[in-house]
Amino acid sequence: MATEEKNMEEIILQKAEELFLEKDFASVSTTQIAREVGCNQALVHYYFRTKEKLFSAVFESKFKIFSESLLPIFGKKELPFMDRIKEVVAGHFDILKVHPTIPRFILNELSGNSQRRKMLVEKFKSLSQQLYTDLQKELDEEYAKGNIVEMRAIDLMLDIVLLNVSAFVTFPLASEIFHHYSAVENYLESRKQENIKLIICRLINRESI
Amino acid sequence: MATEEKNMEEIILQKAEELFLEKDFASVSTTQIAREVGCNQALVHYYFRTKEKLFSAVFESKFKIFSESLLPIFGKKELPFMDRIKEVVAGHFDILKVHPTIPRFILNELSGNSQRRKMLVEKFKSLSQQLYTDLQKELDEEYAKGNIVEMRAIDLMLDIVLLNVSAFVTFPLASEIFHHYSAVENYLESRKQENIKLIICRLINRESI
DNA sequence: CGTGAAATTAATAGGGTTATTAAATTTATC
DNA sequence: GATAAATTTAATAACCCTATTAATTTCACG
Repeated sequence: MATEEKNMEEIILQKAEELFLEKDFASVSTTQIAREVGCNQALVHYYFRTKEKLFSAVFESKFKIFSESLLPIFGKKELPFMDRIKEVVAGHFDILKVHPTIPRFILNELSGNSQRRKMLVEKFKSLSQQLYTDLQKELDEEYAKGNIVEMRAIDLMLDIVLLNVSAFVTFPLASEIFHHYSAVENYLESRKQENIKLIICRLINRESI
Repeated sequence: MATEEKNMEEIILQKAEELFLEKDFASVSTTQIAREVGCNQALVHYYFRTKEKLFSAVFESKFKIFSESLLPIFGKKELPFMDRIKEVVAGHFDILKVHPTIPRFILNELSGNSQRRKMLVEKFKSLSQQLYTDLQKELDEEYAKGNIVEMRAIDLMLDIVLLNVSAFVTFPLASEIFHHYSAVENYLESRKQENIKLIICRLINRESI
């Protein structure tokens, strides 16, 4: 078998990813991982020592992907601002689309009071601060030019991230709910377009509210 | 002690709510519940037979609250449409504010493949269908009057729910992240206003995108 | 082909979990 | 105050889980 040829360490890690992303830390046992991989349970500990360390390995890699999904918010400065915003929302959405289960996985991990949570908060903090200053400067410039309404960068960042993330977090539910009377496979595409519209409208609306 | 006077069944249920909302099904044991309540572990089973049934009791009550938070989307027909929309978004948000941990709790439960999940999907389905028809009619009327852009009711419903829910799901993280360099206690109020703006702008924007 | 290192397994200690049962205690009622 | 019902507890069966240890197998290489 092809899989038998591969590195056992990797096979175990892959299965762990699969299971941890599906359930959560407490609901997945090293016994189950071993069983599904078809190896002895002690082997899981041989390679990763503890369940905690194994989970961390999974988490780190997934968190990295998620963080990187936020970076497009920098954008390439050549395009006009509004086009870049569209690209940013769409780009962020598309990255999540490749890893649709990651948002919920990370969100789950924020519940507990783990040490991991603290690390996570720190990482998000530095990430958002990185993005914040540049974006606010641009927003102010565009506002001065009369292209957009006045807006805090933090709100815009949150709008984009929360809207996009929520599409994926609710995806399993939403696709089943709408499956009944409407298109399923279009859910994600439809949300992507809707999110873009929401953000753009928010930025350009001139009427008082 | 006052608590000792109360119905043990209720005390246990309350503690179970507290713990299940904080962690998740697998991370909370009937042993722990009993320990924190200060009673014998068998008593938990005496009243609720199984952990599953106890969890279900908690879940049902929390899900009911969440469902009801969606009902204001009906709105009172006296007010002008746009005012009602504002009220709907704010009203939904305010209900969630009273139970800020419920959204994440319910979302968590959507991960697994429980029987509960199926029930949940069914409930959401009928709920959204109830709301859908009326709302779409109104949207069409308002569009005909030139008050708003053309919009699918399903998109509007999702926009409102996803935006509001995501404020609470990310609250524990967000409040820590922004705590550092900005106001904390305002996070929720700020998100509420932002969500209202997003929805209103989306509805009234006249410029092509 | 033999030897030592790496990979894998069997066995198990030590703990925690759910759920049940029988016994003890409290409470209500006559 | 006695008795039956309801509540609460102690004890325990039967599991599953993590992590370790020692033994076994596989593998590479001189």
